Amino acid sequence: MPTSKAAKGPDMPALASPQPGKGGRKLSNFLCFAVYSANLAFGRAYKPILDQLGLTYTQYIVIVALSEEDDQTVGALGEKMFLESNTLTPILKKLESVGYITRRRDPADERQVRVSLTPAGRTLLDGDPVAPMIAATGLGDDFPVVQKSVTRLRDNLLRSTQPEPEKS
Amino acid sequence: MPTSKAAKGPDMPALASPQPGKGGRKLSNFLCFAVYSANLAFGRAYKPILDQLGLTYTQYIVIVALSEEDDQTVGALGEKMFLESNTLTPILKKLESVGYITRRRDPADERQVRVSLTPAGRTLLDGDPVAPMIAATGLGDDFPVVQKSVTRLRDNLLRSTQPEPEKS
DNA sequence: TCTATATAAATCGCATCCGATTAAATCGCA
DNA sequence: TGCGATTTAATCGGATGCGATTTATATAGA
Repeated sequence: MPTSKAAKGPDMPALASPQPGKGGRKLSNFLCFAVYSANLAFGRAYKPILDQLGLTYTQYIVIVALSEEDDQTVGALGEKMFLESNTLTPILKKLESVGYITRRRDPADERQVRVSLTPAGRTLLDGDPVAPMIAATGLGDDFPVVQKSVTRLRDNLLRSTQPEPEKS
Repeated sequence: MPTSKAAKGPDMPALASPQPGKGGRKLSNFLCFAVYSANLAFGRAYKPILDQLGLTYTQYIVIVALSEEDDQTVGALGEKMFLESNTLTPILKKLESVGYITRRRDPADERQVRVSLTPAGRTLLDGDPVAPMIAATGLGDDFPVVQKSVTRLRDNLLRSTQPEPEKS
């Protein structure tokens, strides 16, 4: 009886902003709060592991994103991570200063900066340091289901925010 | 076939930190990244609505938490929100300065600060300003299922981090 | 009573996020 | 060719999160 079968009975289903009727408007009924607090929880759960590597949670995610492909531009990396250069640039400079990545202007287009993992950066991931986190989620077989649901939620939210893909 | 039935076939299930075998270690397979990016997406989706109220995403969540009960201490509010006074105090001072909450030392224990919504703060919630967000999630009947799954995930992660509830 | 300890909030410094702006390079097009 | 528009990072300021410390108050034990 884990995550399957939407209930949707006549009795107070949990909504994005729960109940119009005052009573159900509790923090615990907000999906946004569930995601907000789950994100905090992930950061705290990762902390003991990442502290040993001298990395923050966000820095670790950047390194994973960089492991997929060499010589990504800041913009391309930002598209993967849903961030922009105002957030990424300071993080990338920090990771460069500790030797995990390289940053260089693209000679063919000096506007762009290309980022790659160094061997030291790649070595960080070899041990799969966050493998113990799988058990900590406690989701068991529901793991892939939740992963897909949250991803779908994210994509729907982003789509609702942006205007149109293109129009001309 | 929305969120039900965990696949768990022999072919690359999505894991917390995906595949030991290098190939599946993609950002898109990380549950932590799904939650991380969904949280960013929520903040962006709420922004147009909350901008009109002059509130940030976190400030709005604080107000919802305060609407449940008057005269909460900073510590009690922090337990609900999984935050501590180092984060809450500046936010509460800001909300006080714009007239949405009151802060006062408890006369019976001057160490504690008690926080309540003002009528203006309570009025903010009357229109249920984030109601349009329900549709933006695009989850339909899966909404309550996802809400519960993410909450369970959060609680499992927090439990795995903390030592024991008590011991003496 | 008097003091050591404990507790609650606040403060401080660092690392994100993000809107707005700036600087540099490239592109479009007459 | 030349210049304005566009694109890409970077910069700047405000608002979180959070570990570590500080301040003020309350409690406990000799």
